[in-house]
Amino acid sequence: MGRVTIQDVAREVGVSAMTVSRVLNGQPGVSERRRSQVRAAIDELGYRRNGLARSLKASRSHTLGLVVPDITNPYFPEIVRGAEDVALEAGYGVFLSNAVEDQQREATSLRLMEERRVDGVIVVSPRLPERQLHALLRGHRAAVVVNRSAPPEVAGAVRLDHVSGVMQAIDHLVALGRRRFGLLAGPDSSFAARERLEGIRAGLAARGMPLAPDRLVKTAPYIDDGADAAARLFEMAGRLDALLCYNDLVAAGALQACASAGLRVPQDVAVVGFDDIAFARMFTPPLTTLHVPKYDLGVNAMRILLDRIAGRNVHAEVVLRPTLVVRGSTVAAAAPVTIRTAS
Amino acid sequence: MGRVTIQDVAREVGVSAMTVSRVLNGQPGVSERRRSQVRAAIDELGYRRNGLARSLKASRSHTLGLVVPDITNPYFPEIVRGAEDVALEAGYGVFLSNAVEDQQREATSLRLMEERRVDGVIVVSPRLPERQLHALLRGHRAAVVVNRSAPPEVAGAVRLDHVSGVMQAIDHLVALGRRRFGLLAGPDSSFAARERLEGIRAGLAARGMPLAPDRLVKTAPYIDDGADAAARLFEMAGRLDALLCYNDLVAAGALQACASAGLRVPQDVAVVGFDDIAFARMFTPPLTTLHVPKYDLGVNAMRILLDRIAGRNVHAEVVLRPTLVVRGSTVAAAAPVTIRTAS
DNA sequence: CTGTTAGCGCATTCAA
DNA sequence: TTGAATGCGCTAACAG
Repeated sequence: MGRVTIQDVAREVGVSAMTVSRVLNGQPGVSERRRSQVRAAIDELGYRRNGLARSLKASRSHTLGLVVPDITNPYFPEIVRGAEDVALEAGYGVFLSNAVEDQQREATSLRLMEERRVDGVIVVSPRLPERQLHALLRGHRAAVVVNRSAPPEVAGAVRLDHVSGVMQAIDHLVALGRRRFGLLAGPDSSFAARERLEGIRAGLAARGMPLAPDRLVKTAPYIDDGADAAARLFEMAGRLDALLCYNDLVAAGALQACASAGLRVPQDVAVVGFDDIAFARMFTPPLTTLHVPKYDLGVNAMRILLDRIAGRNVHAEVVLRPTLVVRGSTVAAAAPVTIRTAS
Repeated sequence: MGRVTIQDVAREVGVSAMTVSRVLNGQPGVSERRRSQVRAAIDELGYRRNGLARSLKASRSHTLGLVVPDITNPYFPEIVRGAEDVALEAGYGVFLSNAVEDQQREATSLRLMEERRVDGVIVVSPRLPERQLHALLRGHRAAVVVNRSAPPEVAGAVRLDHVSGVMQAIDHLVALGRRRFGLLAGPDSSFAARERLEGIRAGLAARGMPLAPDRLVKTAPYIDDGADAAARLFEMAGRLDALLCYNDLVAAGALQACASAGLRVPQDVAVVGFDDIAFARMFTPPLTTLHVPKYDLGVNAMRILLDRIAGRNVHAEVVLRPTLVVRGSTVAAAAPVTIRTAS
């Protein structure tokens, strides 16, 4: 439309478009006098370069895609922030897309980003089945998945050691004398949910307390669903003295359900979450949970992505460790303490 | 690069690029036989159209920009979601950018988006000074600001009636017999913070209790800063029986500070927040706060933006009303109640 | 029904 | 030190 182009600037100064282009890109081969003339014209006309044209020409958009399942889940914004900080520093813009826990929308986002010719994508906690996800990722110049693993030729991966995480939780609860475990597991579409579930199953079995089927309820990763699920679990399982929750949102719901059921936390039942979202310490009681280095997850993912874009396919996979943070939902009146395990 | 182009598809089928283009865009003038041949070739070659080229040609990118000050502040993701839902439905992609409460980064985002040739931008709670913001917005084909007003020729606006909001809070507290008000105000860079501060000043004065300077502390909009600010306020102001907080994060900090100072909430001091983030009801005690229709803010902003892009510059400005939600931080042991004011 | 021409705005290549 | 030609991939506008 009426937008100022490089041509307009060139005409204004009385040079060719090439000269303007060279000035814009700080290339040599232009006299200082011309350079400042051109700069003046650029300011005066309010010229702003057309990224579409540049990208088309260069087949590089300097734009990255970032897909998260739910931006209103406080777990994800911190990951986004880590990734963005690295990207911006490297001169990339980030296209964030919110899949709203919907596989369709996740797929659409990935396709749209391919059409927009992003230079690479990061998919956080993908909900799509493996086959479909990989097909979509193959369309991209470079890709990284967070909270899932992937074949190195398809995507880099940044994951959590869920098994180590849940074992910390289990051992903490066992040390407190808890024996009757209940589990609020996440949705099957979540890789993390499946890993945590299996980790807990294995961990409890290893401690001689295999998980009975009536001690397990699956739930969507939201507060209210967590509350409903907890209520159902109490009904099914009878008296429990420890509750492992898929994530902190579910744990928040569980705390509400405990209050409604007249159960004291932690005296009657100890509750453990996963993620350590910023608000976990504001819960009543403050939530014992597995701290996940969310920002680092994002930072690592973006570093790997940039490496892959640059053709350096090192770091096929990075695994980060969650760390148990003990608060009032497992230990009454405890001053907050962080238990560090040797890494 | 090795990417499949429309030409490749055309060659494969043995037709011209135009025919492929017509099929891609569902245009008439292609026989059914050709159409299916082309479709087959598209699938087979894994062709994906190049949005950069399309946008360049059309000078329309079908991409929108959305700038928020801090994606980790739970106030914003819901706005984003409202805006995204509307945009996606209209076939637009959204470029989300996180300014991290930094004016520089806000400006950079806006400039970057202009270079990427988004069709329009929404800036939520802009931190930039008016003059600079407007200059940046003028570069865009269409713009909408949320939580600030703007001249209609520069941008549409979706705002909150902060004055009505704070008056509801003040009257609620006065009705409870509170008289010694303290105020944790937000940063001056925030338009909302300034409006809320002025509204509270005026409202308290109107109730015969003008705000003394030692009853006011300004703070950054984070939990920890809120806690520090509250501690400082208690020191400065001595005994208070009501605390008005810039937003729910600050209120969360204030609740912590009250606990540390041995003040009972609400018996000793009543605390009111602003925003009604999802976690406000999980605080201890649950937070009385002004509910802001965040999702609607986003929906309205995006609708207006799409209107403006389409050249329909109706709705210069939409003003939404916050609604007081009374919880345990002002009324002990109250069942949650929503007070609706006539709209 | 199908194809050719041309140009969106920019930058690489080559020439002057 | 500067400029002209050319094409990135796509699609209006116009032939045929």
